[in-house]
Amino acid sequence: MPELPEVEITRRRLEPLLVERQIAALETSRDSYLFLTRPALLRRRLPGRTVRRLRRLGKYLLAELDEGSRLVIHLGMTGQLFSSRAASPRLLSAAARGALAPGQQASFRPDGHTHLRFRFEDRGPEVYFRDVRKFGKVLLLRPGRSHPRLDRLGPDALEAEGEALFRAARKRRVPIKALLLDQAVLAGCGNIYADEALFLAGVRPGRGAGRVTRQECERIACGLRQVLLRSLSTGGSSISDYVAPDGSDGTYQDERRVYGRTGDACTSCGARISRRVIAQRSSHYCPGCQR
DNA sequence: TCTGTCTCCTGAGAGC
DNA sequence: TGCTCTCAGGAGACAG
Repeated sequence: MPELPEVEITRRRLEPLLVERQIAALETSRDSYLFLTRPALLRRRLPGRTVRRLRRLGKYLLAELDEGSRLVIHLGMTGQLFSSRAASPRLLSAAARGALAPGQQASFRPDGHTHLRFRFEDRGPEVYFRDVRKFGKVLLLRPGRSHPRLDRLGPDALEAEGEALFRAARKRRVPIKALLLDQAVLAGCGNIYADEALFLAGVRPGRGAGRVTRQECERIACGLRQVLLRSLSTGGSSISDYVAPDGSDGTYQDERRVYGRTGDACTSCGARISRRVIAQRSSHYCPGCQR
């Protein structure tokens, strides 16, 4: 599932595929939950526009267009933004993967889960947005306009600071894990990296936020920056659907210390990794290392 | 204001 | 083999 590192890698690798290219045509799927701007309006407004810049705000990607409007995309859980030249089994359903002959390249063809298809005037590679579970979001902002979803975002998780986290946590009774997932507190932090950061900090995810000390907040912020930077340098976590725009996988999933490792031995103390549901998310921790 | 629950969605995997 | 059920989760809406 795409969190800050995966979205940032998507931004970096999508930039050369989008910036300074004029959109010739846009195809969309039918209107659905993921379109905050009606697809018909997108099809009308986007052709003829040139993307000037691609930015990231938390887990949102913002394509800034030449006349000042901005196309906003959130990848949700299963969103994929990629080049028509990308080839990856992750871009295929399990059935299609199973039908591949040994050694056959898994090239992609737009399917029922492809919600945006950008064609460009230069007739070069197209860009697709695919999202199986439709938890992603697509929104077109007019020049000068913003949206409450963007306005409420807190500081970027890559710049997490212990003192700010401590101030946000004070007097709060929610579990510290739930606070880390709050995008108004840290934009870009998601389930995987919250679990990993709490492990590095030695703090249990279920601890009440208001009971986490200033020193522990410093350790959590430091741990979060550390896991995010490490994930960025390894291409992100390719768990389930995530794939980079060029079709490549990340490898951070091989370095996880707790997330998704329920029952495995802790790499530090050997205790069995535990799992419990906090804020409707699976939370993983080491009962030996985290207090 | 804060907190917890529900809701949206669909493929994968387990169990029968 | 095929059917049914459960699970995964980002984030807004809503109720208490």
